[in-house]
Amino acid sequence: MTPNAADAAFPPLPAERAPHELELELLARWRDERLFERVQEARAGGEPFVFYEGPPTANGRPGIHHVFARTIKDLFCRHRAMRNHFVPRKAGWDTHGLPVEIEVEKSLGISGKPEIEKFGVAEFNRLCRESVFKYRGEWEELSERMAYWLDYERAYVTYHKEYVESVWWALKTLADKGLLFRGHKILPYCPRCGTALSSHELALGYKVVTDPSVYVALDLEHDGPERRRILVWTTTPWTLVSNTALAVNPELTYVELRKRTGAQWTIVLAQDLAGAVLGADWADRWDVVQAMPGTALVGMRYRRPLDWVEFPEAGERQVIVGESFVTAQDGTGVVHIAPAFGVDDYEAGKRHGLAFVQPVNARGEFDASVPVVGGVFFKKADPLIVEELKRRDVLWKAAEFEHDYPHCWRCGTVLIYSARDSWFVRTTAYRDSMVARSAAMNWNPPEVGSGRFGSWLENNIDWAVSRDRYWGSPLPVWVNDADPSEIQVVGSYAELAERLGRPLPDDFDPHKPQVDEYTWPAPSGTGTMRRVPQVIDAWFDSGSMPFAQWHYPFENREMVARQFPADFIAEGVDQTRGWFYSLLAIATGLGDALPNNAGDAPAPYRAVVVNDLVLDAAGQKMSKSRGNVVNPWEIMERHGADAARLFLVSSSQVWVPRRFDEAAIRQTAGNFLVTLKNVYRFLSLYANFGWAPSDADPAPADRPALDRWVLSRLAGVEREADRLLGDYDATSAARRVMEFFDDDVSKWYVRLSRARFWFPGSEPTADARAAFATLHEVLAVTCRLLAPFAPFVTDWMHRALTGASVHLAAYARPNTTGAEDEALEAAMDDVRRLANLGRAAREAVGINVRQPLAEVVGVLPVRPGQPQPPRALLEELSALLRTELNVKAVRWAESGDALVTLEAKPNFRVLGKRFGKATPLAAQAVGALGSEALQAFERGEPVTIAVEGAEHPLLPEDLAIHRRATGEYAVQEEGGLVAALDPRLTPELKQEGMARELVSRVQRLRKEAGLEVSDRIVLAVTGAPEVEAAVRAHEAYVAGEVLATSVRVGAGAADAIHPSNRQTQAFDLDGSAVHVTLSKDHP
RNA sequence: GGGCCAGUAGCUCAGGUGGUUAGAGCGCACGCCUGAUAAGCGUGAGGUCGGAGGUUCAACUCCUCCCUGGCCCA
Repeated sequence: MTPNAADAAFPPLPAERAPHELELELLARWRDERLFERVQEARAGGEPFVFYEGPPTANGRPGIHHVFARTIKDLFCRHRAMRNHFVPRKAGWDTHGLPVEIEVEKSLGISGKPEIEKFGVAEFNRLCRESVFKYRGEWEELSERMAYWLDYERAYVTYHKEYVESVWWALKTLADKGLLFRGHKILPYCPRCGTALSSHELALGYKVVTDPSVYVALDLEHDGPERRRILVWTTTPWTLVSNTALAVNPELTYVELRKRTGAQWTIVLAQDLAGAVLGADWADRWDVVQAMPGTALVGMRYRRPLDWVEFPEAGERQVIVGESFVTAQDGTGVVHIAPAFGVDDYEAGKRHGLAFVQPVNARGEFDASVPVVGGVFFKKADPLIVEELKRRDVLWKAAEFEHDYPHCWRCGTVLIYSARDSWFVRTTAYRDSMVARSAAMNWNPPEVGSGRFGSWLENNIDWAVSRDRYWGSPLPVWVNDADPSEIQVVGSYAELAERLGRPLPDDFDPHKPQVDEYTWPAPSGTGTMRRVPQVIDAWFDSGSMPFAQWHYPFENREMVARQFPADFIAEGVDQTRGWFYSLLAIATGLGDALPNNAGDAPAPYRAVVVNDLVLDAAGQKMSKSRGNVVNPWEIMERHGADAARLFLVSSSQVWVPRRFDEAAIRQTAGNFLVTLKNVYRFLSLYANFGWAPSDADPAPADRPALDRWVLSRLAGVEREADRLLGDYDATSAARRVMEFFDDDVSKWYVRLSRARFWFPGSEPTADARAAFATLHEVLAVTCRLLAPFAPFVTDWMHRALTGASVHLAAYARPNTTGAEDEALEAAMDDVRRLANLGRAAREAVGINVRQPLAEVVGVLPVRPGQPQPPRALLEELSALLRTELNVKAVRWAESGDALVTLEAKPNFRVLGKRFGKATPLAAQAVGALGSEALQAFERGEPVTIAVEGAEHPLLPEDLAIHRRATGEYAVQEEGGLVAALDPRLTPELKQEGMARELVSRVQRLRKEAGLEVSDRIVLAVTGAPEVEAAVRAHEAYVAGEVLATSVRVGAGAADAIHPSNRQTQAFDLDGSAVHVTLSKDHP
């Protein structure tokens, strides 16, 4: 029996080879084989499982969180493909929008719209187009490196003119439905970028800031001689410049107070807030002059805090109005109104016909004409204004407070709420349908769909889709310059040419500035139709991908009919208000203009997996400023993509934030993969001596119980993993497989089977064949089960085992019915627990496993309603127990009562129902039952317990009976299972133990001598009489174990071995000195 | 300020419908094994289950309040 490396059936997998190296080798192979394309072709006829790739922006570097999100996408796609679905994997790039413009601004060293205009929009956009793919190579390489399979050759690109045309079609379709309108609204606006932000962009940029908290006391106009002032609270002092009114709630009660020190003035504020503003003991220091309803204040006039800005001719000013949004939650119950700078303010302004002053320009600076703060950025004006308020004696008190305030999600500039002209999609018109669709989707985890996303949708506001920027899909809206109410929305390039009355040029580009040159006479007769200057929110681009990626409806109508809606998408939780929303808002608005999209269908995606953030090892968010960003390339190089993927998915459910701890990768996923490889290595080591799968292998039903057991477990795990992945529970699926392989396969099956793989002669025995075939099957199937998670090592191994790529295999075997054997699994479970108990018993008496013992007595628990395992099965499994515990015999006993004392443990759940408050007493009575009473009870004799003077019959479910050792045997018990070990050593057992000990020493010596495992030796042993006797008594055993062709024993035994190449060692064996000499036997 | 999620061993996580010895893996300690060997196996120590109240015969589990972290929103 000699392994033949040249034609080894199972190639070696050296442990010292770094995962990185193995993975690179496989990547090269996959490229050569065009494996991804072949997988796609092989599944082309399968039922589609549609996956949409959310397009990344390629002008930033990919990070470890991208590896995480992409692992999730990839693994479900792989699983469905292995289920023989056709899974389209079209890549895409998000190429428009502010992020790109900001990058280019930075590279040019310019900032802001005026500088871009000065630089030239044509050249600026040309640079944007170039910059978009700055890191495209790195993205594609990282995708490949981590085995995220995507079709980059046919990627969709949002700036391509075909893509833009589809976006135009969508907007035109919405416009035709009356869902596109021009509005003047208060919007969050970035003064640096010069554009408004939509509500979902807003969500991306909240930061904790410290703002002033300012109370001002404004003089009320009245006839009396006394000064009366009204208290107003604001956190934006800079808006006081634009104050035109105050608002009170007509429903609230207000009080007018005078200080007890005899002040000649009074103040007014909401009664409920007096304590918060003036101190809890305000009543001790202030007299209530009068209490009044808010209605009494409405209509009163006051003097505004600052008079720097002229009021326009029109509109009410310096008046108190009634508004229901005013609450007694915080402030003073009096709200200052600046209609140009707040949503509520603006609405109130419209309702009450208030004057409108807007002294802040598009860059966020006060107009130069404003005193004190002219030219100052609005936020920087706050301290100047507070100073001025103090000077003018209107400041009541000023403090600071911390709160979240929105900032530009890209450039970080603090946003200003101000009135803008903007184009909107009237999403509120179909909000209910969006809510219904979302509710019909399979959200993972569900609470994101029902909670975070669902409740947010219910408060949906119209989508501001226009951006006052340059690099984006142009808004396809043309307006008559003589009559702004005359509007034409263009839905295709053909329509544009038709309006123009001439064909578009060959080098037609829909982007600014070229597109702005296309004008035509207004159909109404006077004026010219000119395109509005805005571009479209880039989120609208990415949300259009279900159809725009196919240039629908201009091309590929059948394709979209097949690939809409998506079965599955997966993105980070930050996309809730991003891509998840834009997809839903556009598709719902388009309705039956898209296929399979009528009514409240769960579209454009049926299932979503939402992943949470990747934090650093300390639980902190990763950010460039903290310097804790993990470089994915380094992780792959050190641990391999398999380990990284497996770690990210298995460490915790993907929808909870996970800590990324490099040490943990190695300790969990890395160690698991080492175990997987070791088991393969073990199989290949022995199989290469002459086994390969063949018809000579016994059928599974004819194999030993251990084999049937592991195959039964395998089938169960296979079924479970398939189901869990089908339910989008990747974490549980991965854990289930890993636990099975580590615990059942490596720690039990392989360990107990080791000897079976060693076969003498050139032909494996039937038992060896059974073992090989079983382990081979277990490994191959496990590779398939893990392939979606760890696509590299599983492919290597599956090829080594079967010759075929795992990625072309079916996930679960079609026919495993009957492979699962519940009774066998239950019996094995008992045996394993008995083995643990037996080992614990050995530990307790201090006899190590190498020393054989006479017997172990096993007792199985009585399980009501469940049959005991069949006798034959027990006998078969006893052999495992014998080996594992190194005992001569396993005896099964009906009860271990002779060996133990019985103790009763009360079952509180049952007793509690029966005895209520007396439960503790009943439990005490049960616990006090003696061993004899319990034995009688187990025999079926009636036993009663006394509780509060009454006798109650004891029922079987009232208690669990435990056993404690009493006799000579070492007894361990758990849950009714008993292992009782006979610790007595007979001279024969002692002798055998000695022989085994000697074998162990010889094996060590062999290894130190550098012998191959199959080398034969000659052996000589000299030592104390009892040692020599032991060797003589077990000579055949010793010779067989250490592959000795001859064993000499006694003084001078070593003389027969030539001194030139012999190894000698002296050691102490159980108190006796021994000399062992060995030499390689040259046949 | 509001909503959602989380807080269980040093670390990462499990712990239907409340039931009395709170589990696993990793790490650690000790030991075993030495023909899977830069592997394999066992045993053990470690927890007032974030805190305080409450409901109950009985609370990691249910209720209230609070604290801490994360996310989302105002």
